[in-house]
Amino acid sequence: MIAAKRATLTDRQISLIAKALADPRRYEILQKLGRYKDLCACSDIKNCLSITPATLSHHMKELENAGLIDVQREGKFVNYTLRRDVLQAYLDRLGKI
Amino acid sequence: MIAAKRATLTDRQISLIAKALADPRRYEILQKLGRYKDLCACSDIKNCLSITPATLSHHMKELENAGLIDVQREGKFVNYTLRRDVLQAYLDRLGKI
DNA sequence: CCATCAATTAGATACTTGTCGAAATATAGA
DNA sequence: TCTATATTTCGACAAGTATCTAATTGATGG
Repeated sequence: MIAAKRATLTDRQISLIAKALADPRRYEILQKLGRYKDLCACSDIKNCLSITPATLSHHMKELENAGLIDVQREGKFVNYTLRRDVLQAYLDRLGKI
Repeated sequence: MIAAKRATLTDRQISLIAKALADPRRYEILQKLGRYKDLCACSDIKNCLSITPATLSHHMKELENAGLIDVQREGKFVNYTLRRDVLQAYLDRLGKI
């Protein structure tokens, strides 16, 4: 199962998501993922962001760790998918403030 | 004028807001402000957060700088108000991803 | 098996920032 | 004016992190 309709977030996850969103580069990455209907190739992101592979890898791990993206491995390639349900759960939570 | 119905955010402000929200302490402060119908006294926050005045002052400045709160000075006291319109504008923006 | 390419990891560096104590500023009251 | 109280500013320090290069792992094709 890739994306549940409703995501429930722990306080810890809230914090991880907030931190993940706080970096402009990651925000940019998320925006790009959002423009894809489905999955998005790692190299695709790398090509449009002028960033070293190492730094990109670091950011993608942060996003994955926050639960904001899903990671699919295909041989030596990696694809990402935005977890809209998680993002929405975060927004819902902030909206309750 | 205290709070416009609609706030428009620059990319810079988006970034400032995201960073402001990324600190757990500030998140807590915003939650507290949210529970107040109107304004909230600085000392009130200080009392329920076990934080030094210096650190609190720093955080409130970050929140103000991000546009998330309004600051009203009354003599030697300071009161804060949550800018729900700005927070909402931020959420709207993230929702568009 | 070897070479190549994608992605990750390790290690180093520089910058940011959360925090505090101490000093400064500002206001109110006696 | 003197004092007490609220808040801010300053200076310093520790922790976290974004970034890079270089080395490594893992998969594919010849």
